[in-house]
Amino acid sequence: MTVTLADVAARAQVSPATVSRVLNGNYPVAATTRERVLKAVDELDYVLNGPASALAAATSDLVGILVNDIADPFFGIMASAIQAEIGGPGGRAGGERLAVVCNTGGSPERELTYLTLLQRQRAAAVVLTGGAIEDAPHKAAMNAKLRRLADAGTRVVLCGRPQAPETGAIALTFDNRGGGRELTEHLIRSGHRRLGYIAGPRERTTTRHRLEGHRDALAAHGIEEDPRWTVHGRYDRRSGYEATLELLRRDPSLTAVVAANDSVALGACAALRDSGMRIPDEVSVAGFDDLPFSIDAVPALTTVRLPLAEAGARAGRIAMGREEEPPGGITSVRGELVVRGSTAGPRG
Amino acid sequence: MTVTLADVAARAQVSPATVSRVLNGNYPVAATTRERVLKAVDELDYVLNGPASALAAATSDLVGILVNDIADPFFGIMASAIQAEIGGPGGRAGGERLAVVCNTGGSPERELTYLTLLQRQRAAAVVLTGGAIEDAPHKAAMNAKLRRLADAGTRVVLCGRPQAPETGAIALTFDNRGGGRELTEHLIRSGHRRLGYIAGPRERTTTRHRLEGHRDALAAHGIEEDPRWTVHGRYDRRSGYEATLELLRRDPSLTAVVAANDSVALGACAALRDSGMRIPDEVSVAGFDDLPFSIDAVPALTTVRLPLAEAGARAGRIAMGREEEPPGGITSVRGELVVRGSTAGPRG
DNA sequence: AGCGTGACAGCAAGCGCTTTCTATGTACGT
DNA sequence: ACGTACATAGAAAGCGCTTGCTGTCACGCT
Repeated sequence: MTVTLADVAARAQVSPATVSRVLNGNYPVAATTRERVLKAVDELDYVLNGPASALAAATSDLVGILVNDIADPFFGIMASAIQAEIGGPGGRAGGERLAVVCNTGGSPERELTYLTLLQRQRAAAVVLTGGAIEDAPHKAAMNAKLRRLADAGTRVVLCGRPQAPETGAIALTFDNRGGGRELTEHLIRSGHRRLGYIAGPRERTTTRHRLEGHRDALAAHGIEEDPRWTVHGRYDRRSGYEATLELLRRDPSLTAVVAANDSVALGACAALRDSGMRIPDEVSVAGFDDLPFSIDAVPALTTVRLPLAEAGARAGRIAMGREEEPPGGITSVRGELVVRGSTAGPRG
Repeated sequence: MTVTLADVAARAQVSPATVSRVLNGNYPVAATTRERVLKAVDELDYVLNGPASALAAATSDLVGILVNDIADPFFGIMASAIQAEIGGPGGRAGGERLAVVCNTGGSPERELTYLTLLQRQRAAAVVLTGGAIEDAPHKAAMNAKLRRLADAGTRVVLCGRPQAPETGAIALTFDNRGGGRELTEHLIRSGHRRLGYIAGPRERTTTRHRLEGHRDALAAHGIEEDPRWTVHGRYDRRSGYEATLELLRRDPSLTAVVAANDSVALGACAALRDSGMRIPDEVSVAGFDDLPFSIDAVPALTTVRLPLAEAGARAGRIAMGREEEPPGGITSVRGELVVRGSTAGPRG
């Protein structure tokens, strides 16, 4: 039924061993023999059996990329960059690797299960993107799993995720805290004193770090924070819309709204507009990430640009062993404040 | 070093066969034995060897999702929906399947190579999303490959992609032509007579179909099209920006610009704004797809909503054999015209 | 009492490949 | 002319799992 190595060998009148060597190209094979084999492969439409070869060689060419939400460009951009470096077909890499992205949907269980699945497949490398979940038991389970993966020879890289101590993982973390601080500081310098903050979901490192940065800035400028000024939500537009309405209800005198990310900020803009408030004349709005659409908002969003594509590319290269890992296994990647039209001084 | 089935068997004092059966749960095993085995698995931290099991069982739990550009929410949304249905861990499906998304970057070679890679892995199913490339040789190669995949028992589903005749694939196509027609018709009914069109890359079915719909509408209303009114570009914002400038240069009297998709439309808006033209007062702009950000453009984008998530979910279910395939192996999914602020009658 | 019948468990034969070790030439140095 | 070394090809032993088939009991029936 299906063509096997042996069939090719028979047709080319060589042993299976030779065919295997031609295909893997890591052992001398006479040119004429090679040609004969290649011809047979072609004529028979032979396709290597991945599982069999992975089993025999005890390695696989699978590389897993875990993302929280594949429908979110934040992850899409990183995943795209990572994959481009991993090679996938046509990538810069030599061997062909199957870079696959796994969508955890932000669920702890799925995250773990995907890791197991990748472990099953004896993945060559795994890249985890985005913030981690802070629940202690889950964190412990994750770290144990990562440790085991690393021990089994799988390269583990964290991209935009905090270091996982003692796991052997290499981390490229985003300086969310620093970015958050800079952003809020900019607002404060512009004269704002009453700033609402729409945070992401609790229990995520990204959420916490950005919020901490925001509070750092407030504290540094002696602004006492009103607990009503912070609302938690999801990392999406809808959530930003609702949270903004809530914020306005709690304190209509806010002059600025800082959002956990750009999508949330867009939702905030919509809510403000629908409430008849003008941006930035009456209320300033700021986002985070600088996703492509941020510049198209009207007014364009002030935000913190994260080098998503660069970080992803770097993570991909590290995963492939094509770039030296940072000393200590960790690098912090900074964001850059991008000031655009959505922020201004309070009251014009 | 690594724990194998045999180790577990030894520890549980049963045969490897029994362990395998406990793990696969498709053969009667006494409750007490099962417990013993499970306990051993747990104690040993045993993880099944995927390749070995795939080899022995001649099946795998891999499902591939091919996308043109994972950084584009158009594909992200579909991929997300497909994956949710495929099961992935925690999905509705029973068995755990590794749904992986492969980013072709729109390259014909990568598309083909990914298919080979998936074929290598003996994927259980493959879902191809988005428009196909119209190059004849490539199309033939693709169809041959799809045919072979289907013959080997891999379920092939096309989502938002035209039917591939004689390949055994099941198609859920988008009615791009109908959507394009409706959109342009709307503009014509509003009074526009000079409409620019920013098409996607040549040689893509999506590009062609949307453009054909546009032309159908023009023809139906007796509007003779000026060749200068159509510009080809990529499916991104940047391209929309440049194309719009070009369109304006060619014919400054255009009263409407129809874009190949929403991202392009956003670029068009930016270009118009930068050129000092007001939307929709001086020029109307329309997009396609209705991606989430379209509503946040100012003015919000008139567009054609494609049920990306629904179609993806359905494709996923079909791929898993959990939903009956459409009669004839093909269904056309319609888009819905969504009229918003970016379009109005010409000159106010 | 004898035996058919389930319900389980184990044996062992692969699945299709990789790779170590061995065999066969061939070319060369002396 | 003979031994040595190199280049190349083959034989065969797995890799870790699944599964058809073959037991082996313990029942319950006639």
